[in-house]
Order: sequence, then C-alpha cells, then structure tokens
Amino acid sequence: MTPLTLDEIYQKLSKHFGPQHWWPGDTPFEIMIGAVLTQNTNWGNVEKAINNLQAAGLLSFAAILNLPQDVLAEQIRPSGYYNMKANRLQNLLSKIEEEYGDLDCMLQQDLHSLREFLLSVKGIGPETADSIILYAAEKPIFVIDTYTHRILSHHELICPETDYNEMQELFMDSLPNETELFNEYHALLVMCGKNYCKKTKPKCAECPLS
DNA sequence: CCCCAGGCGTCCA
DNA sequence: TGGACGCATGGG
Repeated sequence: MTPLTLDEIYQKLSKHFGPQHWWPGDTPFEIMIGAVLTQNTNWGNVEKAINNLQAAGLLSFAAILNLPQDVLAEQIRPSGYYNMKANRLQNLLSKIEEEYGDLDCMLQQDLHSLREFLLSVKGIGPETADSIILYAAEKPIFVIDTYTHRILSHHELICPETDYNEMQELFMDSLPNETELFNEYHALLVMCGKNYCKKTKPKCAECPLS
C-alpha cells in the first residue's frame, strides 16, 4: 500500500487529537527555558523544575543568569542532567545579553540570523534552536524530534538513517510556510508519539495513522 | 528490577 | 561523518 503523504498525516492527527495549543508555557522566556530543560527528558519532570523556579521567584532572565550555578542546578534537579542544564541555561542567557542586550531584541531578529546565533551557543542543538524559533519567536521553522523520526520511519516516508536537516527539508519543502501549521503539526507528532509510537510497547494497532 | 523520556557535546576511528 | 558514551531524575 502507498505511504501516507505529509498532508494526510496532518489531517489524520488533527482529526484524532484536535487543537494542541502548544508550547505549554506562558511567556517566550518560559518557553525557551523549557526547551532546554526538556532535552532528552520527560515533560512532567520539566514542569517540576519550572514550578520550583516559579515558587522560588526565580523564573526570570536576571535571576537565572545571576544565580550561583549550583543553586540553579538544585532548583532544576527534577529535570535530570541538572548540572549540565544549569550551565547551558546560564551560558545561553549570557550569550543573549552579550549579543542582543535582552530577550525581546533576540526574538525580533530574522529567522536565519536567529537560528545561526542559537546554533552557535554551546548546549543548543538543532531541535532546541528550532523550538525556540517556532514557539518563542513564532517564526516559521519545522521542529524535528525523535518522535518525528520514529513516525516517519515507521510509515516508510524516510529511511532510518535520515538526518535532522533532511527531515526538516522534507516538511518545509512540501508544506505551506506557516508558523501556525508548523506549530500544530509538531505538537501533534509528539502527541502521537507519546501515546502510540513509543519506543517500547508501541500501540500501532490503535494509532490514528495505521 | 527493568526501560525510557520533546538532545547535545565529546571522543575516536 | 558517524557511532559510542556520559549526563540523571522520575514515571511506567
């Protein structure tokens, strides 16, 4: 049988799951912090870390930048890799301050220079960069993650060794260049991955794409 | 007890 | 360039 098209996948997921209202964060700053904290980490653990920061009154650019790194690490402990992530967060914020002065200025840059800057920051890879661009800066770029790879691979739209950039081009070459669509599509792929296309015990029979 | 989660940098061939 | 490995908590 012929593989699904990217458009058909979107239609099926959208019908099955409905609107996703992503990213789960209130402000661009909080979205950016969450994007770093969720690296290879369950979102539930990220929420615990963000709640710790919120409760301590530390969920701000200045607070996170200026906190002693070991104190920050302790606050974000539930998100895992906490020493590395404390370092990555402070490095990111200091680079933003150095390059742009503040977050709002960074978010107003054009997509290409923003992506180039983010990828130059140690600890920010393609997925984290693109998540910040799409969900915090609200500019049209398609975010790829392990779920995307697994779902495309499983439905034979790609071979397993396809890399990040190839998958991103696949989406962006065949879909209209719309922030809202890219936002919703990625959120739907994550929802589908979490519920049906898990690494172990996948529920393929119940998947809306099967 | 096991395995995994909305990655990334480093090292080594 | 690409595969292995470390980073680490909390949930199933």
